[in-house]
Amino acid sequence: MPYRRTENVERRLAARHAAIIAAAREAASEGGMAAVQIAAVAQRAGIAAGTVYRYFPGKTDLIAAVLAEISEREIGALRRAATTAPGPLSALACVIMSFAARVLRHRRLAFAAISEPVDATLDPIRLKFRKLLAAEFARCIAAAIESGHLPEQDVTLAAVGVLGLLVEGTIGPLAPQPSGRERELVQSLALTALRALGLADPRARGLVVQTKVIDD
Amino acid sequence: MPYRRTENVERRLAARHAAIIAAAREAASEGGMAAVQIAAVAQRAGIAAGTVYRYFPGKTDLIAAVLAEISEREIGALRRAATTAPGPLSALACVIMSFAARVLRHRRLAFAAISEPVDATLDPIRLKFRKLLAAEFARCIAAAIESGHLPEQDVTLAAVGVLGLLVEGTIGPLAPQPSGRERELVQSLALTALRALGLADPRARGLVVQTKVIDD
DNA sequence: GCGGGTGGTGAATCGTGGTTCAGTTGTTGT
DNA sequence: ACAACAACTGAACCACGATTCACCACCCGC
Repeated sequence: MPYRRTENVERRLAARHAAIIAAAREAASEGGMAAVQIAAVAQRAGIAAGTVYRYFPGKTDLIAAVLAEISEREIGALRRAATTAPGPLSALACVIMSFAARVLRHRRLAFAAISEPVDATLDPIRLKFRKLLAAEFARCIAAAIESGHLPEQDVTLAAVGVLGLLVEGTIGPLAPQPSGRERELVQSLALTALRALGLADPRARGLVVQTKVIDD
Repeated sequence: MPYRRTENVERRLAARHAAIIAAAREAASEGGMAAVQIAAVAQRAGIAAGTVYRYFPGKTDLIAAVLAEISEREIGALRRAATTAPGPLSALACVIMSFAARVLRHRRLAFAAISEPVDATLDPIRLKFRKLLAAEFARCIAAAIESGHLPEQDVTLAAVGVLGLLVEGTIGPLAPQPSGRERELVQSLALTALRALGLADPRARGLVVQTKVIDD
């Protein structure tokens, strides 16, 4: 038995694995998905291009890992946001505003993760992420309907629509440029989103201004 | 003066120009932007790959031409839809529903034109198209606010949000699959969109069911 | 029908970026 | 210190698709 992975090596391998994912994420944050090139990621991680393939079978898997990481963090944040609120409607507002705020804080990365061009082999991966986001919205919407705060409606469709509204309004190509007015933007979008779900205008306005955004 | 473009030739050239654009559009309709490859388009148009370059300086210009054509047709249709309605609010509903219906009728092409992955050099072209669409929505929204049917709000942002809502709900990756229930889908989305703009739920429901969709 | 020129051709070229692999370096257990 | 093996390297390879260009075919005015 002339070789065995020692604890130390194990740690180094794990660290490198994480470093590669981090490098890929950083690349995406700076230059979008197009910048996530094996050579570039490897350089960023301080290793050779070939080494990446000792950790990931292919580029697709690397990006999947990046998305999985982001997905876990973001979904977790939204869940936490929902639980801090006192009631279903408040939770919904909180989730909507937190999502918008978080996307705005990391526009490029969010764009890369949610909207940006990728080749077809990645579509299922991104789809999964979007599904999770929509499901999170859907849960809150369903709860608000259940408790009588919103009118009956197709919950899934509503969630998808709200997702589209928020994404387009924050990182879509026509979204306002960064300007320090992010707070107002989040409020405007949340107001629109809540109204879209059937909340009356004045009620929605009140809810939006009093909601505390979770954006850690 | 041993050569001059005769009428006949002129016509043939124009026809071929149009044929290339049509071929590109068809390719996009069937396989998305990824299928718009010079070789494929040329074959579809019945010419050699090199010939495409006698009509367009490069692929970017070809796609720009395709988008310009689509843009003209679609914007025109929305304008016409708006004018058939009796009042500002009705016009808004009509534009929203017509847009959704038209997108649904040509999902793939719409996806290619509005959302699908393209390389960065095409972004400005697509941006122009989206801007035109949003501007069309914005006009109607502004008119409805002007006439007191909707509350004051950031018209541009609202238009962008509605665009996102409709696009996501029709051709987004989470949108319902084609199923013959397009009419209901259009109505649901329109209801949501109108509410998003501040119209009360019952009023929006009434408006949606009575609106005639223009989708020629 | 013929010279001068335009329109058309498609195989070859080029750029890009993911992937591979023979060789090198580093680590392990004795 | 050394044999055995894993990990790393980076240049070479490959696939893909846009673009070019030397050559062919055809149309014009005479």
